[in-house]
Amino acid sequence: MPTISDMVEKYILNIVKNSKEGIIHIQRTNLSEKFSCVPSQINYVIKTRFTIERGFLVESKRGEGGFLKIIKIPVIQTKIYLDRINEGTANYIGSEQTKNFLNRLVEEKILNEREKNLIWQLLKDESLPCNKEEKGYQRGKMLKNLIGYIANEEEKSDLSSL
Amino acid sequence: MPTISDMVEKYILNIVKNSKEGIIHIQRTNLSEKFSCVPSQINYVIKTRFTIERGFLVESKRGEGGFLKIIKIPVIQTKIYLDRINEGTANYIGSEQTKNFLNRLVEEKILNEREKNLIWQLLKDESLPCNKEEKGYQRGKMLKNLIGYIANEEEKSDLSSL
DNA sequence: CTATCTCTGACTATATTTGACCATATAAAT
DNA sequence: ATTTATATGGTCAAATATAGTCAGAGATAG
Repeated sequence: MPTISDMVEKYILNIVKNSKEGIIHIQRTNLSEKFSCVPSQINYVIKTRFTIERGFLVESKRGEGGFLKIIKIPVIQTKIYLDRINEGTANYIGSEQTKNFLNRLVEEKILNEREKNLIWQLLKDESLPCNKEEKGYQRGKMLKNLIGYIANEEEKSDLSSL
Repeated sequence: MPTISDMVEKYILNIVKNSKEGIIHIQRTNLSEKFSCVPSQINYVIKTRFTIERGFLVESKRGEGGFLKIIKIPVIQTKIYLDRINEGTANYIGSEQTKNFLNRLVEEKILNEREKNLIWQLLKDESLPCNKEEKGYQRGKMLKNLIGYIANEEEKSDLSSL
C-alpha cells in the first residue's frame, strides 16, 4: 500500500536515475499538482527521503524560476564516520573532541592538513558566538553535514552553479 | 528554467569575458529592449549579480551618452583582497553572500573546489541551527577567523600541535 | 491504545518583475 | 550664461511567483 509520499519518492528517484549526472531540477508546485497533494508534502518527502544519509543533497531557489535541485552522490568509504558522528551528534561535541576527530580524519587521509586547519577555524570556540551548550549542538550539526558530504564526495554540490 | 535576470546576467558576463580588459560599457535601455523588460530590471541584475563578492565593480553615468560600466576586478594580491573583504564584513553575512565570497576565493586560487565545498558544509543554513539573525552573525565570526587564518597561513596555527 | 508516519493548511521567506517617480548629464534655445 | 528640453540612469515599493516551516489532524502499525 504505497502512500502518496512513497509514490513521489519513487517518481523523483526515477528521474534521478535517468539523469546523466545524478542532478535534477524539479518544481515543487508542479510535482504537487501531478500527485494532487499540497506543496508542503513535497517538502515532507524531501526531508524524510532525500537525506544526506541516503546520499542526497538538496538545494533550492524560491521566487520566479524557483526549483528543487536534487543531487545524488555516490556512496563511498567513510560511512563509519557518518554513523559515528551521528551518534555523537545527539548531545554535545566539545572543542577537544572536535580536534581529535579532525586529527583522526587527517590520519585516515580523509583530510589534509590545510583542510583540517581551515575547518578548525570554523569550529573552534572563538568562531562560535554562543554559549557552551549551543556551541556543542552547532558543532554537531556542522560536522554531520561535513561528514555526510565527505562520505559521499564527488564534487557534486557545486554551489557556483546556483 | 532560467529567468530573464539569469539571461541578462549571462549576456553581460559573456561580453565581459570577451573584452580585453574586463571593462565594458553598456546601455541600460538598450539591454532592457533586447530582453523585453523594464529598464529597472537591469538595475536588479546589476545589484544582485555584479557584486563585489563576485569580483565586480559597476559605475554609471546618466543623461545623454549615459552608460553602465562594468569592471571585472582582476585577480589581485591575496592579502589585500582578504583585508578588503574582511573590512566589508559586516555583522550579518547571508548565505548568498557567503557563496559568492567562497566562489571568489576559488577564483583567486586561495581555495580549491574541495576546500570550498568542505567549508560550505559548515556555513550553509542547514548547518547552523539557530535563527536567521544569528546565522548571519555566526558566519561573520567564522569567516573572520577563516580569513585571519588564511591571511597568515605561513605561521601555522596547527592544532595538532596544540 | 499508543507511537509513529503521513497529510494538510495557514503563515512565512525569498526571488523576480513591473511601474511610478526621482536624479543627472548633455544639448538646444534664449 | 542661463534656462529649458531631452536623454539617460536610479530608487523603491507593490505585485507576482515560488519554496519553507510548523503544528495539528488523520491514518496505520505494533
